[in-house]
Amino acid sequence: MIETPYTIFFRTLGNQTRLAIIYTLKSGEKNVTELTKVLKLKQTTISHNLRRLLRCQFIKIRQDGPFRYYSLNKETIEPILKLTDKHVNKYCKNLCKKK
Amino acid sequence: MIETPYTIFFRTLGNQTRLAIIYTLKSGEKNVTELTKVLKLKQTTISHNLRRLLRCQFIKIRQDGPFRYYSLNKETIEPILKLTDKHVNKYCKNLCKKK
DNA sequence: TATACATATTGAATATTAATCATATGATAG
DNA sequence: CTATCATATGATTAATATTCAATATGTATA
Repeated sequence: MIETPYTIFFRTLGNQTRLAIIYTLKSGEKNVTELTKVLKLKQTTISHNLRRLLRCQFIKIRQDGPFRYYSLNKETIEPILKLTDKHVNKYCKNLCKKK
Repeated sequence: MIETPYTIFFRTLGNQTRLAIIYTLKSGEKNVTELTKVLKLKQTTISHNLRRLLRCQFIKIRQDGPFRYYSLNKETIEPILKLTDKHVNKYCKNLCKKK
């Protein structure tokens, strides 16, 4: 299958773990351990998914001693989530019932 | 893995065939046969992907005799592609080199 | 109603993705 | 410099998605 920056962009957002990370970072930067606690997921899972978010630069990283604080690059994420919200509420309410 | 309207939304856009369909429909409605000719893909592939786009209501359908004309629901698609374009051009130029 | 054409659906093979385990690297305190 | 905590990486396995071939359905027309 063909990968382009566009498919990578959307596939990165098409995962519940990564969306959960994004929503968690909305309230401010968090390090990996904090994210694992909030989201109750394995450290390796968090790290793998952070890497994918970083790859698209949806998030930024700041090192502080042994900790790595991740934060949102809100520039794109905020408007795109707003648009998505609007669309989902208008058109995709019943989407999870597979038909 | 967990599916939500949001992950379905983004995963639907994270596929080159569906993005190609979307770009093709930008210039106006097309039926299935026309799409297969423009995109040089099998009819079944086109139909499968149209169904997924329809499920999220990214596209609309109009029947005309034996033909089914598909067209874009531009309301969400246009601004989201604009945002994505901007982000990709700014941040994701070198994205396809896996690192 | 029989035939042709347009499109959809089903099922199977293959490719892709996600989560996890095991392990490696990196930073700091002692 | 070594022990410890924080995080990253690589490999494997399980779940999902994609494509295609085969087939079904739907529409129109002779």
